[in-house]
Amino acid sequence: MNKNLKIVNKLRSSYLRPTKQRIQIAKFLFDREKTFHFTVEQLDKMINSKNEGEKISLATFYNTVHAFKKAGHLKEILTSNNKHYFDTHIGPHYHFFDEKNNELTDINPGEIKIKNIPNAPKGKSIKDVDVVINIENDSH
Amino acid sequence: MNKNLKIVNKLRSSYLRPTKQRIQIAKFLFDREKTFHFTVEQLDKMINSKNEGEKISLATFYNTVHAFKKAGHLKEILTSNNKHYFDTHIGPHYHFFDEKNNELTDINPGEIKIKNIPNAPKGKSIKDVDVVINIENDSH
DNA sequence: ATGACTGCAAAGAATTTGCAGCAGA
DNA sequence: TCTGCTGCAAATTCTTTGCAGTCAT
Repeated sequence: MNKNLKIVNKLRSSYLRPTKQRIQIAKFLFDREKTFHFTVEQLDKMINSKNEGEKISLATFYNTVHAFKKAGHLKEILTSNNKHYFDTHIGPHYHFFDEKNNELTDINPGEIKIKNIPNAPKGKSIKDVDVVINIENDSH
Repeated sequence: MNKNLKIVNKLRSSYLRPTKQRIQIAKFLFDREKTFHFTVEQLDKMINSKNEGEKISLATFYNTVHAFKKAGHLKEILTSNNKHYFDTHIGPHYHFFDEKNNELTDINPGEIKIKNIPNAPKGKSIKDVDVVINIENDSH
């Protein structure tokens, strides 16, 4: 099956053995059109609620998500509700975070521009720029 | 004593009773020239290592720091080492985070400019913009 | 066959909570 | 006096770890 082959290759190219669990998780995460934001706990529930017999253990979700992150397939985002979200969109981009619904949304890359990023201190260089715009309901 | 009076008034104006513990913590935090970044654990160690007999309990540090944050005297910053830092500088400003030393540094407000902050989604408005620039050692 | 991976349960880290006693108003 | 605050320990939440058994190569 073509879909599986792509996933398996993605895993292989990251030196991750294509186990049953990883394939299921990777298909769930990467075989979709739109960006997907999730926490490990949410992922566990979403995938395991569909699984009839065999559930994937929570530890495996943690292992796998971190392996995917290390391999560059996921990006981590910290939010003010103190949860760790992961994002299947790995290019540089920023986020809205709605504290009311605990909802992350991508900001269209063209929509925001950071000017004059200052130089890093001596001996250091910039690795990454995280921007989260916290939003709330109007009329509050 | 004048210094205490200022602190006591700061507490009172936030509807926080000026208890011995809060006064000590507030003096430590707010009676200084430069911005100060800290975690609750660090604060606990820094203050209690100076205290001879009476130690302030960790729960009180959590309570107090959160009360100060709610009152607008502290700002919280999330970093990629997954720690919660607090900042005595409450105006809008951004940070460098050095993952090597777990060190936060303020970015001079003039040094960075975010252009074209996009509109918040319908019915929402922007509450706050968090920017953390992660830095690493050169030549890595 | 041999490493790597999974699942479980236990351990760990960070933070919160419940409540009795204490202290500020 | 009367709430609010503190301190302690237990509880919670989120995440990691150890290890025996299993699976990919």
